[in-house]
Amino acid sequence: MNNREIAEIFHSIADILEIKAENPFRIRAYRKAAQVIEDLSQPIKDIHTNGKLPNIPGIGEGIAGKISELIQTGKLKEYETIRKSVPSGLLEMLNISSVGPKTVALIYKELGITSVKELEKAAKDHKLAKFPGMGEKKEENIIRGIKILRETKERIPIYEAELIAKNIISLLKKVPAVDKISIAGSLRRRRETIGDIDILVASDKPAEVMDSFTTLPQVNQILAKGSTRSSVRIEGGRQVDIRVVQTDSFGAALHYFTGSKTHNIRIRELGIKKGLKINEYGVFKRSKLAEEDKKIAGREEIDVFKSIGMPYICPEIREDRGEIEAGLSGTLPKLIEIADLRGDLHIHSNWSDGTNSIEEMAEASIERGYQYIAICDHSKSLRVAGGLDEGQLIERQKKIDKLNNKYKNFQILSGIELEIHINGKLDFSDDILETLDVVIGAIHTGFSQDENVNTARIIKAMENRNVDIIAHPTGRLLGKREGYKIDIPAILKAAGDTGTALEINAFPERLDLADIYLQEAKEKGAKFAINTDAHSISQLDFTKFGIGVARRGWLEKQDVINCLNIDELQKSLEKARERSTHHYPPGQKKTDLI
DNA sequence: GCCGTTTTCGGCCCGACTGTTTTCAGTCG
Repeated sequence: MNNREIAEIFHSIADILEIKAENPFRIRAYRKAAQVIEDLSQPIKDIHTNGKLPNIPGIGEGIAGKISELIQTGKLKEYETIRKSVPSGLLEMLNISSVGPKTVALIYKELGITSVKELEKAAKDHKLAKFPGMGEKKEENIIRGIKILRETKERIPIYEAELIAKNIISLLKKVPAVDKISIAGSLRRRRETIGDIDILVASDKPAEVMDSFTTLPQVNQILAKGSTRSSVRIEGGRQVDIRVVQTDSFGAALHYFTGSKTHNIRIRELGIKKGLKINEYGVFKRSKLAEEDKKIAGREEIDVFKSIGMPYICPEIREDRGEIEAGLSGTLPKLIEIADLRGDLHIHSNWSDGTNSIEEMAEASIERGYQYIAICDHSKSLRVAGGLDEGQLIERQKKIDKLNNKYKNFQILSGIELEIHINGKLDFSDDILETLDVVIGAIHTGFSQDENVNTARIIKAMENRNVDIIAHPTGRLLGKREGYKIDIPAILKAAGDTGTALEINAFPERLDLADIYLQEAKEKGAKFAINTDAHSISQLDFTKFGIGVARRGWLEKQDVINCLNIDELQKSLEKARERSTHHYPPGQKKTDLI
């Protein structure tokens, strides 16, 4: 049973307990545990085996016991019991907007409704309005909520969300009443996928802002409209929330509206201990008479942190994954920034499946301030992507040499995205690979091999001294395909041992390696390369999404090889090649197992 | 159910909007 499956069970338990109106804090504990498990970089069964479950914050004796039971028996008796007390259709109903646990409990108890479909019929037949707290509007909202539930994809890629947000912000910036405006929520934290889009505005004329917002051309439906908060649904079904505060509350509101929820709760708890109340309007010194609380901060976001004795914590790491503790102990990382990148080490050209020429990609990279790029076209066996054979590689080299003579202070590195075959063999011989500046090992075939095969094939490639980087290490496509089955901790360790860098592929639907693995990889000594995998000039701008992932993974400039200048990079690649060669003594290769 | 330089028991973040009420519960972020 893997992490996600276990997390889902705890989420379900929380849902069931909510319908049963159990202690809200107990419910919160289950949700917190589920979240923590989802964010783990290691398989929880390994942590269990090592007896380290109690070390995970948010997992206490009770839940640790339940995890044990799930791992050992594949089942949880208590879960089996309580799930029988509540039809599974009720849990699905919780996904309907405007329907919560109380509504679900009521309609189940009074009408015996156990599915979304039955609920829809009951609402249409006006069978709900007669109950206390229900009415015609509520019925309408339920019908609408069900329609939206069926039409809307749960989360969208960050790329798409950012386009929507930027578009709305550019329109709102033209509104005179808007003093300040910012993206907030998970988009500001640079999560890989986004649910709702959150926007914060500072204004002393909130009503004008709300009117402008709710009458934007892309708004399909107004879900709520108040004096400080409004929600709309736009074309395509996505929900956009806006919050308006006075300018002197903008910082506190930005902190609150950025989240994450668990981060906010932790910050506010720390505030309580210091006799402070922290909300979206500011930081307040608590007095005995509640109405006399004195505001001590709010204009700037950093002051929220300062008020509880902490330095600024960047949005990307506000996930309650240790940033609070690091803030208190003064050990926060200095996160990598986009300006730290000196080049892009994974770019395709029209020699394989890219749309632009090497020269065009180079010129566009110079414009972006890079010192170098590596052209890494596909290798010969990936015919569908126009993979290059040995002869074409020589031809391409001539072209690159010619261009390099032309540029000053910029260098095109000759590279390859090299197919790693199912048996771990590489697409080119070592003699050929020796001639290349950058070799990125990649898997594009044989996804369905079992975990041992895939793990061994990647590690075998890493052990080859000429392989510098592993492309999109897990092969996932967000919302479309899970990664291939691999032993991720083993891959991370091998990266540290062999000096082979792990790619953080910035392509919005890859974002692979994912943020949750980066800290562990770093602890194991791994280095990273943030690459766009661009197949055209415009895709060179995907860098920002890769940087977002790296920052969420707490990476610093020195962890990423393409922050090095060209001389340092070349030395570093050479050094890593030596490590690959010397790491495993002859006859002791792990991969001899296959 | 978790957690602890105020606590091993008694707390657990804080507020806005809607709909159905006539003061508030439910939902949501």
